[in-house]
Amino acid sequence: MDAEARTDLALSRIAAAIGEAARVRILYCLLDGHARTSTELAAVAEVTPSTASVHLNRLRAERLIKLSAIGKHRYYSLQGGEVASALEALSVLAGGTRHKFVPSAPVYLRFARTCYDHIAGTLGVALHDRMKSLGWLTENSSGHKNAYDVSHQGAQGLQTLGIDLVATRMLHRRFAFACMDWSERRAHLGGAMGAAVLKLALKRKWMVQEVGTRALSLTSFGRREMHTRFGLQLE
Amino acid sequence: MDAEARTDLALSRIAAAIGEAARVRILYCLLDGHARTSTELAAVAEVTPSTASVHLNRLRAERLIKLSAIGKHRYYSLQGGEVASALEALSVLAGGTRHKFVPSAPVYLRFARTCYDHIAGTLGVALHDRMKSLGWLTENSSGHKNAYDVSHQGAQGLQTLGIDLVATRMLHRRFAFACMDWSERRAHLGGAMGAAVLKLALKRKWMVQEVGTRALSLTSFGRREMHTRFGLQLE
DNA sequence: TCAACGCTTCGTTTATCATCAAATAATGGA
DNA sequence: TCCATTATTTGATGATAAACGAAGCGTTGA
Repeated sequence: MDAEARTDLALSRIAAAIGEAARVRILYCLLDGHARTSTELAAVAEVTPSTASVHLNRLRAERLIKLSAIGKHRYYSLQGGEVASALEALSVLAGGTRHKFVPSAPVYLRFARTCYDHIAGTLGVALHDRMKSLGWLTENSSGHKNAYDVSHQGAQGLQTLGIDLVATRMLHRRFAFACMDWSERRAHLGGAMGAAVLKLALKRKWMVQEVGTRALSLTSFGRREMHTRFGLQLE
Repeated sequence: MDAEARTDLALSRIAAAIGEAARVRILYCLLDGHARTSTELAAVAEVTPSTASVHLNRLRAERLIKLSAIGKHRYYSLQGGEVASALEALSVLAGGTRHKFVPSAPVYLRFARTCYDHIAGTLGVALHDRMKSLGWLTENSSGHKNAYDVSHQGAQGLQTLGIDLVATRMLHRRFAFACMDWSERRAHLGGAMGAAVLKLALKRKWMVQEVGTRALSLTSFGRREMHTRFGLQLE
């Protein structure tokens, strides 16, 4: 088989991989650059998780998406900008109104949202970075990757905020670790510590949780507290 | 069904229409902007004419190609530049070496080639235009569309060249008409007159026919003759 | 260690599609 | 008018693929 015939085949296989409604929904959903789990994508594609899994495998086989983190959650995201370009070119042909999608990241989710039981988004990343630069969090040497310890200095600061560090340590779960934030592509604070911080923030009304979504809204009081307590100048 | 869902479906159908090897070969072949008949495209796609017909219908249904002239021959061509763009974007993903195809019209066929038994290509169009502007060819009023008559002036000129106009007229076929040249998108001279001109050109060694192809090569003698007899300054 | 959860793989059913040969339609020329 | 050329439609067949439920695998947290 010569080079041209191989290109024909490759192109036809790629186009065929795109050429299915559920997979188009998946790809469109990933166009904002965020990574998502297969369950999320199954819901978006309106198919069962098993079917979605097959679709995701096929898209991956054609190098349209990539699998980003192996662990409890597996995150799928677009392979690269060329994929977005191709989708855009095709959507012009489709005559749809969707060809302005590149920066369509939902802003309300981008700033602050829950990641299970802790804070993700721009705010989550900012808090995490601040705690590290203050020296509150230090790399854990016990072998667990991405795990953190809280320094003496950090313990004082957290105590001052009103977090019961002893009780937090006693929970039977990972204490503190760098939880990858795929929308920011940077880490935020996860684990029992992260949960404690969110719990505190909600209790103190620094932020409120929108019903039915993962979105978090920073209150104006919370904004001031972020500034005075962490030196964070937000927005 | 909302607008987004409709776009999803349309896009998936379009991608699926591209997503088949034979159809990719057809589309690639049409990328040079030329229009081709279904038989030509069947050969390119390496399928039987009936299969090609199905493929062409599908591509047409998705508005990727268009059908250009209804008559004995039906010419298929790309619908527009957006289609070429989409194919290019996809071919980047395919990693092929083919993404420099836009101006890939085969030059040797573009300049001069046979169209059945007369001259097509740039040269054919130039000759046709010259004969019209010299007043040799006039529009035929008998109702046959695109048909030409030869003027008294034209008869003299052709006689001088060595064409037996009487014999040409007696052939039982269309005498002279504007034959659409889909590579130039302009007309050249077809019919018995067109055949007579090619026959003469070959006899006088103004041009030679490449074996096994439709390509015609203008000899240097032919080039001079085009200049002295028709005032055509070629290349 | 076990239980829960998220995700994938397997097996089956159903539907779509690619292909060709044969039949049909349309056109131009004799 | 009829014939030759060209193109499309139809019908049969085999292959591919989409969908789901059930079962399996691996990680996390109790």
